[in-house]
Amino acid sequence: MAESRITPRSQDFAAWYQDVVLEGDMAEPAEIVKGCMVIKANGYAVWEALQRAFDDRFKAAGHQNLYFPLLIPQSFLKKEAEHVEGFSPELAVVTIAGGRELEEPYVIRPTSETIIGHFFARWIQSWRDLPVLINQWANVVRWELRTRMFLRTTEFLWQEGHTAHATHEEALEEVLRILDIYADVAENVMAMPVIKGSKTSGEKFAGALRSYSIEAMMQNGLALQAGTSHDLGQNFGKAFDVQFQTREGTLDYVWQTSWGVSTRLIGGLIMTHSDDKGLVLPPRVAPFPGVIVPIYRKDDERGPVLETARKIAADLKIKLDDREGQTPGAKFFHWERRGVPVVMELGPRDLASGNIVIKRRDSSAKETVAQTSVREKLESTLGAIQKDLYAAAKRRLEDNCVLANSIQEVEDILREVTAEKGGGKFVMAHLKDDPATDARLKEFKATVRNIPMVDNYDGPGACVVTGEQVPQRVVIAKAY
RNA sequence: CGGGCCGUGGCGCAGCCUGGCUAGCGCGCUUGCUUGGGGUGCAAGAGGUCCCGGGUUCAAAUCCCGGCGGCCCGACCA
Repeated sequence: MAESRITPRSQDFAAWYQDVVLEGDMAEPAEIVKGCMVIKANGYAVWEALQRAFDDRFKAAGHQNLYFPLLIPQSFLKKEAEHVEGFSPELAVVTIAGGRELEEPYVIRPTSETIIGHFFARWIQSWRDLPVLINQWANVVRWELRTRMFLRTTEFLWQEGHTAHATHEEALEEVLRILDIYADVAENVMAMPVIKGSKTSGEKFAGALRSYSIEAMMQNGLALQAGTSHDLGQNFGKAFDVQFQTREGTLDYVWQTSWGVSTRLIGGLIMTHSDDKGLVLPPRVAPFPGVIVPIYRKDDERGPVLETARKIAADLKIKLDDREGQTPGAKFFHWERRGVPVVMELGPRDLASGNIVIKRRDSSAKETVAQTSVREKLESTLGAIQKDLYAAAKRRLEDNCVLANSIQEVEDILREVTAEKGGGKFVMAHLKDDPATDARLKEFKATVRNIPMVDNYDGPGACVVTGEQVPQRVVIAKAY
């Protein structure tokens, strides 16, 4: 009767995304606070799953969590020239507090390099104090002009790791270690394949020596920067006077890194796996793996069905939808929209046969299995869903990476992409890291996403714009 | 921040251009019966600051001005 309120992807990808977020009960616009959203329980549970995955890995790599203030003295931002220039347009500033104008305004943190730099200076005196490996889970505010739920909101949740090292080599190792963790979680937990690489100088973090990213491809072929890891060099060390005494007794500035992933990942997750029926969640990030929908028609069926369903649900640690007054059909649609990986049906027929029906969210495949083997079946099905979702996304990524050997080819491909028909591509071409080449791509609303760490192609070649030799092909794409 | 579209019970909309009965419709919600393996049917109900603030008018959801918020495009950015 009531049709799905989800716009098909083929009709309008942006509307589809919005519909999936809303119908999946992931989040909704805050409405009274511009550019902000309410992350609803179904969405927050996904965030918690991601937090656990990252946090476990950070801790295993020796990092500790702590917490810095939300408010940062405005002067701190100004200490690193590039940093302030990069962030000033998007700062929210507190000028009045306690009913009085502040002598020095505070900015609401857009990121915490500066305030952490200040404390690093207090905490670090000797090479023996290094490395410092810390992380904080926090909210940040960036006054964005255009917002989209999860992908870009004024306030968002993230983790920001900050480390200080005695040598550049060690810092760089850290940057890449974190990039590996990001890729690991993206691929093995979120089932979202990514390309690890370094950003071009034009795309790097404000204040960094060099930035690295993982880039994912959404179903419409647009790129999404899903995580970044920065080699800050000694820039912040110098700006905040973070010096330490070396083994040799000399003074040196620390080498710092910073890295972060945000709730944006959830947007990426949605645009990687979901379909026209709604949200699709990989089992490893789903709030719960499955739900049982009991089916009965007569009162004398209801009791036994519910009893068995309850037992199985408790046994498997999955949910039982025992709401009265909702038909099974309505319940199926409900859980489908919310992306629950498997839905099980249990009715009188199953009770008689000792079976249970198990249905996959991703493929819609339905299977009847003996109740005695449902545990194994659930486990193997969840494993298969996780694996198949990754494989499908991986195939899409590979199929939509195309080679271009001249600027003409690059532009021809990008022109099609800008047609907004969801046929986005990652264009792999030799291109020099240069403002001039950036400008050339900008005409097509494309950017260099990154320079892959692993070159899957043909090594060095001539830049399609300047003709100069460059070491490898880069990823060029339109991006969120 | 510029351009476009939009804001009416919980949700989706009609009404607005051309001001005027009691602001309608579908879904949802409540109650009862019914139904139940992919959105069951029938009946009776509840539910409204028409985004906010001004203005014009005898009279404003409707016209005018100013805000706020959302979506899309653009410029800027995780």
